[in-house]
Amino acid sequence: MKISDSEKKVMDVLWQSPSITAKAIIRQLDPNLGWQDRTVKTLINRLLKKNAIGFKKKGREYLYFSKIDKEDYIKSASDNFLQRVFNGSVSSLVSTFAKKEKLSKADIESLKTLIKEIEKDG
Amino acid sequence: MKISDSEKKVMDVLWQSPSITAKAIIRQLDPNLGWQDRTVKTLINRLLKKNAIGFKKKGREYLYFSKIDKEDYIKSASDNFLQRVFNGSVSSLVSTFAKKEKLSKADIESLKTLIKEIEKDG
DNA sequence: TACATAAGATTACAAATGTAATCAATTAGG
DNA sequence: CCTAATTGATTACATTTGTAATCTTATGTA
Repeated sequence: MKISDSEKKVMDVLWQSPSITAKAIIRQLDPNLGWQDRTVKTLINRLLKKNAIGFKKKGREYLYFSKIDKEDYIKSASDNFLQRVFNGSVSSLVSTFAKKEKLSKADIESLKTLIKEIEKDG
Repeated sequence: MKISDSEKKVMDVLWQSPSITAKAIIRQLDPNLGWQDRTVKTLINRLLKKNAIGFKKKGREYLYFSKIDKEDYIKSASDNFLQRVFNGSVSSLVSTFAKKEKLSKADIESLKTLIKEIEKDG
C-alpha cells in the first residue's frame, strides 16, 4: 500500500488524534497547504478505499482512525528509502547529513547514546 | 523536479556510466525488473523532457548523460525524506534503524568515526 | 414546518507515473 | 541495391496523485 505525500499529511493528523471527524482533520491540517475542505475529504475517502483508515459512525458524523501503525509505517518507509537511495547503507545515509552540518549537537549526543546502548546489548 | 522511482533506476545507470547509449542502459538495468526495451526508452525520453539528462549524437546513436549531480540528488532526496517523515530529526531517523538491528557492526564503526570527525572539526 | 447548512458520497479534470506499442528514418548486412 | 534491423520519436492506455466540484441526505435552526 502506497501512501502519497498528500495522504500522509492526513495520516499525520490521524496518528496525532486517534478518533477525529473530517471537520477536525481539516482544522488541524497546516493552513499553508491552502487546501479546500473538499480536497481533504477526497484524501480521506482514498485512504478509506486503501483500507489505511477506518471510521466509526457517531450521530451524523464519522470518527476516523488510522489502521496503520505509525511506527510500522515509518519503519517501512525508511527501509524503502534506505534501500532505494543508499543500497541499504545506514552509514552512507548518516554521512550525507553530516556533510552539510545537518547534524546538530543534540543529534550527535543522541547518536552517541544510541551507539552506547547498542554496544551494551551486544 | 521530481524523479520517479522508475526514472531513478535509469538515472542510477547514467550515474554509473556517464556517456551511454539507450541500448547499453537497457542492458545494464536489472533484468528482474522485467521491463521491455520500449519502457526504458520512454523513461529516457521523460528524463529528457524533464531536462534531467541530455545527449550527444554519435553517428546514429545518442550518448546519454545525466545533468543532475548524484550527490546533489541524494542530498535533496534525503532532506525531503527526513523532513517529511521525521520532521527533520536525524537522531529519530537513525534510532528507527537501530530498533530492529538494522545497524551492522560496520555501520556502528562508521558512525563512531564520523562522530569523531565532526567533533574534531568543532 | 420549511429552509439552510453540514457531512458524507460520488464525480471531475489534469498531470504524473508505470508500462508498453507503433511509427519513421537511418544504418547495416546480404 | 534492397531488405531487414536498429534507433529514436511519437503515441497509447491504465492507474495514481493533486486538487477540486457537485450531488444527496440528514440535521439544525428559525
